[in-house]
Amino acid sequence: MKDFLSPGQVVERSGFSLDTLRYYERIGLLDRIERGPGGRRRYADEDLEWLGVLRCLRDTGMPIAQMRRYAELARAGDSTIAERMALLVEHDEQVERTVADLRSQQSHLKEKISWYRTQLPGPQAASER
Amino acid sequence: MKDFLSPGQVVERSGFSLDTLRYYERIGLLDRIERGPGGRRRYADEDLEWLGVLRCLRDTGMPIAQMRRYAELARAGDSTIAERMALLVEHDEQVERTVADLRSQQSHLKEKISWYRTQLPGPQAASER
DNA sequence: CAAGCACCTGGAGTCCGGTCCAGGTCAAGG
DNA sequence: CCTTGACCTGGACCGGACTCCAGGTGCTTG
Repeated sequence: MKDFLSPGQVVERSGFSLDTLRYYERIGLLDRIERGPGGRRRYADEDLEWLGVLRCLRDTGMPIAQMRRYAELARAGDSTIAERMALLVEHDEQVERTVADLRSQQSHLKEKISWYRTQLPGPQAASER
Repeated sequence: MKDFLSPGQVVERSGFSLDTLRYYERIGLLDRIERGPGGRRRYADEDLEWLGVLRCLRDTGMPIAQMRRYAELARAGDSTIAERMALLVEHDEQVERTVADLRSQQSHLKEKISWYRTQLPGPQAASER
């Protein structure tokens, strides 16, 4: 007893828009989704799972080209496990760098903020901007 | 004895491209830069400092529209200090959310990676992708 | 003096990641 | 029977942030 999901349900559960779902399918991020009678898409549970993976990759800033590569590897079967892992590991490192960078710039930001804070209480003018 | 910087020097020290510098000036992120004889730009030290601020904001993901708002406030003088600070504080919170989000998705990523790791040593096939 | 180089301008083009639209189909409900 | 709502397609369009280009100017260096 397979239970399929309608496009609308997938929108709800995946958080991707209908257009984005179709777009991802077109560009090969999703396998061609099965169709019911009438040509409407019926998503399987695995599709939804895969969408979860895509969300994770997307939200950590992986460019679509790389996601496509990953999808391709995934389609290619178990022989590509090592490569897929390598890809994710590299991406994880990328995320790490991104976060470090953000943190480092954020510290400047905070400095700036505390400088502003010193300028506030007394309405005395200062020169820096 | 003012020392000015040539566009090339600013490229080096700011890390922004020549085109980007001109672009930022056009759209009002930089004050109109002073010109030397022959019409070439001469950047002052304060310009470079300001570019540092822009870099910080840009690298923490602030959209250009918001940077422009900040630049405008900065141009408007000391009366806008409170507002500028508020803007930065809000942005800082935004950065915080971004980092939290990245971290949270990154944890899924790491799970995925360790799952792959279990699949590697023995070349036994499995089903998930 | 000629060539090279750094720089100038206005405007067009690029890339990314979607989003929107017009026009059509189908199933179910009033 | 007719409408409504969810869905379909191919293709055009968008916003953001640059980046590139053609054609021109002007110091400076061999």
